[in-house]
Amino acid sequence: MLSERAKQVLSAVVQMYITTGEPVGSRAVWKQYKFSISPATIRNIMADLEEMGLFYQPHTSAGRVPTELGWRIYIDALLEKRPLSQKFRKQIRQSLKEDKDNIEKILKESSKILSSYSQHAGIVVAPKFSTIILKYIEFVQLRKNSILTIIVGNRGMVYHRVISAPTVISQQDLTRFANYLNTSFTGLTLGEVSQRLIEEMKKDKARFDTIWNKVFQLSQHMFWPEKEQIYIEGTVNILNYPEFSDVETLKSLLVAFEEKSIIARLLEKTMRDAKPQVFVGSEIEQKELRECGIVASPYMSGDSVLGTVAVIGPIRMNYASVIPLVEYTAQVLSEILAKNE
Amino acid sequence: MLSERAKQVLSAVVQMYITTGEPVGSRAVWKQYKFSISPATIRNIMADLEEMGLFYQPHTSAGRVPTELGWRIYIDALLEKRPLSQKFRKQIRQSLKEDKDNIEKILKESSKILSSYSQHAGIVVAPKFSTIILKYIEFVQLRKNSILTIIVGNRGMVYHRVISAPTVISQQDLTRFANYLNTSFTGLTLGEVSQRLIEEMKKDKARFDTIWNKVFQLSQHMFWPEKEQIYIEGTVNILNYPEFSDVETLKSLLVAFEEKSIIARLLEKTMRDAKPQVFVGSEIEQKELRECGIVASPYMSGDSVLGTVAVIGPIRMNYASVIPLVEYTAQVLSEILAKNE
DNA sequence: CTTTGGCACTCTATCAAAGAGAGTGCTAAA
DNA sequence: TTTAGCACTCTCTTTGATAGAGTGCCAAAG
Repeated sequence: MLSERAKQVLSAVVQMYITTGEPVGSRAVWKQYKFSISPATIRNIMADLEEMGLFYQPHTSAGRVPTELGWRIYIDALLEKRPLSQKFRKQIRQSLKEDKDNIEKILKESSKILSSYSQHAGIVVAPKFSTIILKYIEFVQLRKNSILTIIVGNRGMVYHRVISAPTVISQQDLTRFANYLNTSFTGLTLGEVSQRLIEEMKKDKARFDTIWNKVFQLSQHMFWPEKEQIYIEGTVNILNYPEFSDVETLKSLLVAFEEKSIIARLLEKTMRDAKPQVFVGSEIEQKELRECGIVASPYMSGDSVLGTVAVIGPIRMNYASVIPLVEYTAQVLSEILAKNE
Repeated sequence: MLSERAKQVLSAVVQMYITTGEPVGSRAVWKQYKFSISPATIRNIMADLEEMGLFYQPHTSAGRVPTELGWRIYIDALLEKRPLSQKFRKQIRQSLKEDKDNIEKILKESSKILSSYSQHAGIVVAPKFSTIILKYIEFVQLRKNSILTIIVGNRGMVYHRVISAPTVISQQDLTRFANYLNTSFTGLTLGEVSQRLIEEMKKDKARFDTIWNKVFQLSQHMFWPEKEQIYIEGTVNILNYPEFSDVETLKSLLVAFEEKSIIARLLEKTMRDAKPQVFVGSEIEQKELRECGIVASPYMSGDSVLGTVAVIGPIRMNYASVIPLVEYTAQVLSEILAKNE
């Protein structure tokens, strides 16, 4: 266990490192935090902390930089969250409620808020397809074999996809099927709808080979989970941090942002664990993001997880204020999305 | 007018500069292109070209770099387009035809093709909202005052937006209005539909204050042009060019990519002129993109412009092969989108 | 036993000077 | 008009010297 003083030093070094990005020396800590102990003592403590693996020294005569373990301990044990100011809370709540009927705008706006308040990249993973509640479904025949499916979920979420049918199905049959779905399944989540349909199909094997059955077959494709929709804003912010001035690092990061599936995989974990989380450095499985810190929090409806909001930036980010920001955004989002299921 | 030899030298310098990105010296040109004249003569010609403003010398004892005027003349007069290989044409055509019923996928794929074949950023501006042909329209009431409008265009293009109505309109009335639109206006472009509706409203002033009229009022919002949809892929490619290693340049470029409206404004010109175009340096009005070269070409349906495809990269891009790539992609896109209006 | 001041030591970052290299412009000869 | 030759210029890289930051350790003080 760390002594009280060791904790203070760790905390001080971490905080200074967050603002400067440079190795922190004993004298600087002493000056900045007006410790009652001398730089020499601080040096001793720092040497201890280095031995314990919390600090790292770029070279013999340099100050200290927190290691991953150092960050971890700081985040888990030492961090004093700085709650968002009332003013900011109000601003966030207001700008999210503005378009409260357009979920896509809300999600994009959330992402922008996260990025602009944190000065890092803001990420929002849209509610999972299977958790969306069916409000309305419609089919439009584009040509003989291709059918446009439009699914309207709660809060004006709209999914559409083009499905190629193995055999021709008339618009009339499609409309009948849509009517059936609209009368029997609205109010259920798409996951449930998909499930129920499979059951129906099993029950109804008798009807095999009828048009009705063909349509049921198609429904598998209609309710097949979508790729995650992910909103990323403020990616340029990372350019403000010298740790990303190396072209290779930068490139792999931007690739990850462009290739959103990487982000999706990363945040799946948060979805499963259903609570706010912080990842730093090699705790992140995606090698493109190894140099980063990530604060993520799921947003919910009741106790089912809908999606995730997150901030991603350099490891040295101001967790004390980013964590409350992320949590608050997730909370507001939960409220807005829950209010009108 | 330039002498034949001057043209050759200009061409040689430009081409070498494209591959190296470094100032090109007389000896290098002489060696590379096995000119029958000596380096000294080439030097004289280069000095002439510099005087004419086609070359620029970073410092007294450096080689030459093409100026903007130099690029312009090269592009307009000297460039020998290298037509795409049969193999590439086939590849492009095939990968675009794969999802031929899903216009969004096609556009995204086009953008990817442009970027991966050119090694720069690929851009595709989706067909303008007003040029889309109405196939089907549907309204879903989300809550008292908010109405979800879903417009299906040709080729499975889908637009949806949430409109807040000043007064409550029943789902029944909405459905009636949708039926009216679906029977009377399908086959027209959305621009035309909007136009016609305004005419109808004028004619029908008598019906003022009826529900019917309220719905007409709303239709203005329903057919209000969308923000341009723009697909940008391969933005990371720009990191491969040392001219963008300066953080400030890079940042402004990435901001332009993130803030797609900048790109939209830029490419509007191409839309209007309805022919392939190349812009370099300060010819680009958007200051964020001043360091770039852009090759753009509209894609059409009949003789109306639908949208634009483009490649954007450093000024020193291989126009000889990028121009054919962009033109061919635009052509294939035109074909695919025209085939089934 | 802990803390502290002092001091030697190490490593980096910065600057100037020097030298190599690339490329030009000019001149005189072909 | 073309070309070879050469002096000149500018950059880039290397080298060496110096200042500065920060440590580690030791011995003295508390």
